[in-house]
Amino acid sequence: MKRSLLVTSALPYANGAIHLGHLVEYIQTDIWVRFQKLIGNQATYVCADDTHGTPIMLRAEKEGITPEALIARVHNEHLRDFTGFHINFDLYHSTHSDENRECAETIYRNLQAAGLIDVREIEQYYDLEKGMFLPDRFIKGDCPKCGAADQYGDNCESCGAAYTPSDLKNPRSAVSGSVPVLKPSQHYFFKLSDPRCQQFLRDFTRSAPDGIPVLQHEAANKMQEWLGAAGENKLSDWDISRDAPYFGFAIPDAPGKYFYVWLDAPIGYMGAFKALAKKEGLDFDAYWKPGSQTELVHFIGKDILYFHALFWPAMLHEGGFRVPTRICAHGFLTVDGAKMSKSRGTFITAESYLQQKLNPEWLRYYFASKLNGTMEDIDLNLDDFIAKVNSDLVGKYVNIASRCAGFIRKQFDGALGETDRAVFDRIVTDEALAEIAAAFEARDSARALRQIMHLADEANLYVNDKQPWLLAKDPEQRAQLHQVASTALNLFRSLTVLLKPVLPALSSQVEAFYNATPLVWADARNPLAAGHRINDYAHLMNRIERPMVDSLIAANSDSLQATEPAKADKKTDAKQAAQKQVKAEEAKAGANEHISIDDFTKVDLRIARIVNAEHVEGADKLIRLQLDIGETENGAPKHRQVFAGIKSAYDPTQLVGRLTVMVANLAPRKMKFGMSEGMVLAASGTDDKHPGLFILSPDAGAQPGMRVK
RNA sequence: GGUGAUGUAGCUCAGACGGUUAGAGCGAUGGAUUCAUAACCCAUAGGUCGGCGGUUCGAUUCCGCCCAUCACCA
Repeated sequence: MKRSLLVTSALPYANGAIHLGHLVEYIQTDIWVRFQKLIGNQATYVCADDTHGTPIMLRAEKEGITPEALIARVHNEHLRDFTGFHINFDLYHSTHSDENRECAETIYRNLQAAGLIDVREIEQYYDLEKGMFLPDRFIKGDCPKCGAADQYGDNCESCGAAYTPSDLKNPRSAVSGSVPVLKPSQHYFFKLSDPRCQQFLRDFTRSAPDGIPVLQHEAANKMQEWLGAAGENKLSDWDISRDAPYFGFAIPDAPGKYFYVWLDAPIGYMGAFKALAKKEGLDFDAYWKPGSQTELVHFIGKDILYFHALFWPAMLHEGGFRVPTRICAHGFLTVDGAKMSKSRGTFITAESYLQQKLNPEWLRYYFASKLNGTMEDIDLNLDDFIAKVNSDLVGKYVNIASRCAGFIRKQFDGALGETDRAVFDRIVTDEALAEIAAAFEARDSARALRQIMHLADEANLYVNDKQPWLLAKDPEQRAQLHQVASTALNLFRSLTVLLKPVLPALSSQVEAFYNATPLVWADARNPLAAGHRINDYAHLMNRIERPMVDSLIAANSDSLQATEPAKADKKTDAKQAAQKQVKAEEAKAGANEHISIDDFTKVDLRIARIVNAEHVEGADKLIRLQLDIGETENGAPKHRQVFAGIKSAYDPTQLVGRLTVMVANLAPRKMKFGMSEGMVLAASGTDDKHPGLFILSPDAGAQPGMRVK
């Protein structure tokens, strides 16, 4: 029976670029949705930017624009990046929309009518200078337990203690730097402690619609931990209001109060669908009212499980709507076994990946080959990435078409012959297809791809056994040649069907090659008939070259990247930044004679091409250099101006064109003659016995912008 | 600190409800082949299945402790 599915990915915050970590989720969701559509289910995929909250408000202020202008710009950037990776949303909306406001207000009013909204006075830190209440993450001070300085208002990164901002010693506003004062305010609470909510959540988190648990096993255990045993009532009420000034939705009948961003963020799934429903004439209630036959499936990162498995279902249930059918959490992405790091260049943005001309389907394939439906973290191992994509996709899969297409075109004028059904049916079995489909359904694309590649091995083995290149030399074997090449090409076509959710763009190239209708799942078992004409084969995919990956890393290295302000009240980024800082400080304290590798990597050394060099009027020692380290601005090359004290040893005209090494992340310094944006390395003797200055030159092959380490 | 997850060949990962010689892909080495963007095919090497104890006739698989990594502690 045809299933109806409404699928979502978590809403990215509108305060920063999409990076490879985000893409794990969107690629995973997109593959799943494409798979569902491919097998004939009716699936709708919506998402939106998460646009509200203090960080957005402050960032817009800092940029001197309105929050609306900021989120409009970021929306475009996000959608551009997603589109670049073939993420096929039915609608990519915004939480700052009328539809979302309507949904949020409806849910709020229903909760209120059910007696689940409480108003209480609480005391919070207030920034007098700025005239605003401060979120926990915008207050810094000394840890009350261990005394570590510069800790956030909710917990200590040094000793791990959890506390409230009022426990902090020497509190400071991270916004203005002033000393905040405690000030009372009325706050609105969603009464999660109510027995109705507790009981509902206890049942919900253990439910299994259609026999499949709503949560993964590990996630359900986690919920158990948070919920406690029956009667334990571990959940406390959830503060859902924030005071003006705040960028968000005003709470009805509550002047000066706004919904906390985490309230209207998940409602954004609903708001986005509502907008789509309006546009396409869909029945909103059929999807969202209790008893809906549509499966509601959320893909999220494990860090926001709490919100999606507790707050969100409780809001829906008590607010008069259906609850999620399935919540699919994935782990985090590491790069080469470590957290993504700006200083290592592994904090890779989606934009840079595309700009560096890496093929998005390489990454889709690699992520798919790692994702297995659990909450385990996955690692992007760059060497493995190159090896796996090259050998699986180019060497194994594409190779089948590449090695057989020529025979059909040259010898048979592009017309396919008979397919050897015995061979075809032995390799592409119903059983194999069922297993692969089951793996995709369970979001275990790693298993699915292993099986698909096994079939690709068999197809290559078949070609190898039949040796069509020998058949081609014997006119009497012509029919046999035609059958072998046609069988192999039909096997390739079946493999393409199976890979289509992962490789949508490649699949449409293949569809064009076969000169036939778009592939659907059932085509995998139905080879094209003899006589069908195919088009000329154009090579389908190139290999990844190591330098491409190197330049990607270089393009994302810290100094060459505008730094993203931490997303402060959604704390992952800020936390990572804080941990990094702690580690850096530890390294500082422990090292006198030696520096740590982290210290060394702070120095960003780059190969630079001297594009211009000239004497500086009025300077005794300086030469003004224009250096190319591969940076661009608005698409045009951007050069660094550096004043180097090497006049005594070099004639500017001899320097132009040569390569050397510069410190790219030295703080720019204003000199009498202009800004100096870095430093060129040069050797010199420490005494008069060995006079002279010697700048460095790389060996042949080094390119401007390459990192030196 | 507490809780949970993970730790299997150089790399990335399967698997084992405890039972004869622990698997795959990639990589390495050797061979074969030349249709294919040196791809494909065959063969070989490489692992006391994180460490230490326990239960058992027998554990890498179960239990305990330890170590390492990761996450969560609203």
